Amino acid sequence: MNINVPRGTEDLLPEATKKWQVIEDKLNHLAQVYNYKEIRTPIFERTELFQRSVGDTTDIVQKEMYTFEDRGGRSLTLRPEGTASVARAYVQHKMHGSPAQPAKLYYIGPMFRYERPQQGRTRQFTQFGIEAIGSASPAIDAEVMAFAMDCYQELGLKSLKLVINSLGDQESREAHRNALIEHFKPVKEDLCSDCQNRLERNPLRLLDCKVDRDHEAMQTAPSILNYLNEESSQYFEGVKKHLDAMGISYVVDDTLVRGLDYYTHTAFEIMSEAEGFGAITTLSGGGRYSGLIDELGGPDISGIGFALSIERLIMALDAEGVNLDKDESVDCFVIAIGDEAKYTSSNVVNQLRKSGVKADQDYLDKKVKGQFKSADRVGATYAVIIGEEELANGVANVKNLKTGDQKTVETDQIAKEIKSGF
RNA sequence: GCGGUCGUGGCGAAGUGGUUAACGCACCGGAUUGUGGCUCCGGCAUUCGUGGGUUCGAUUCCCACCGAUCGCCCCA
Repeated sequence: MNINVPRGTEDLLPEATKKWQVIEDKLNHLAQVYNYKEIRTPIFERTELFQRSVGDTTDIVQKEMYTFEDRGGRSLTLRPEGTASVARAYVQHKMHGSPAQPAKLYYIGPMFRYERPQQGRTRQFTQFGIEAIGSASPAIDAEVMAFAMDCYQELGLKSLKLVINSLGDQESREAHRNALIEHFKPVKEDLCSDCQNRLERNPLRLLDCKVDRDHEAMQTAPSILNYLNEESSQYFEGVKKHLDAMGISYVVDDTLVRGLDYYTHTAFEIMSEAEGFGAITTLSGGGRYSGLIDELGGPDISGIGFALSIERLIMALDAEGVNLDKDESVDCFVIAIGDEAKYTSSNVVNQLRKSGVKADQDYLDKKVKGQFKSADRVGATYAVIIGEEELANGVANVKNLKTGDQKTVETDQIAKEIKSGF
């Protein structure tokens, strides 16, 4: 019986990891450009952290967490998202006291949710995310969205849509929620069973139901945007003005809802509009949260962040045919003929590497022809051939495999010769 | 958690209730004992996801499980 990866997880083989490395390099670079600093937090946290931050009634907490007890009887949970941990670290290390305000942080790493796997949704997935904590300026909301869009645009994606909405503050949300319930109650019997359940639990979700989308009550449903109080409304206008000023296009969708409890005011998602992208079109999402930092014992300040899934980013790259191949070919392959030459070969390879030449040799006791094939396979530009005759004279043949040119040089001059690029 | 489809070598992919499980790619060896990419020749699945059942006999039929995939829910 073979042992395979656990359901919903995957191995990334070298063919895949080279793509990831390109992406991670780009994201790390962007973070520097936007002046965000990396933070690394544990992969598991006290279960209570997520219950209090993500929200006790959310799907994530209710049925998707990988929760276990450690040997000391503590309840721990593999993190399902990144914001809670960052907020916890911010409070624990009293970062609100640091001179760098707002705190601009980013993270990258695996997250875990126990769900039914399908395309773009696995049980372990990788998020890159940022958090800006300690500023309630619309300008930084816009900065976060600009950053989010850049993550995709810098990698060459084109078919993107930035969708924004405002969920308002606590007061606005409550007013809207009540209006929704009042609106749909009279037609409750017409709605699908899911929607009947949502009506009390989370009436906002009714608005993007696929089954009931044509019901007349949908067209006339109250919009959150009509229930924003003065402060919430002004904040949203401010965000849009900053986006306009930066030349970032967006669409307002008053049905955009986010699944985590801590969101207030700004909410946004980036979707792919590429052909054949499948059912899941959301590439990333984020928004402003207030109440989270003080819930965890910090000051009463708010923050904004977003997270993107690298797996979905790669899906989008594939869908748009963007190629991220990086060159992993070696510079030089050393070919040894005869047992004695193998020692010299090891030495030559070692010397080449120390002088910065990407070099490799045969470890399968192949014959000359096979070694040349290996050289081709690893993309070598040069082959160094060492046989008994060369050995006796302290030289080696250096051959340019692209041009076929070959010359004989002293063994200690090989690196120099290759670097000269003949 | 619910529903549809699928599961043959490293990869792609035929096939049938009965003793050779096609073919292509890749890989290995040889033609060419020390110079590659072409060509030719040869090799490469005691086995058809796993476990049961039906049968004289199952890769092929039935059941269960596992996994993949697509969709619902939800989300990144």
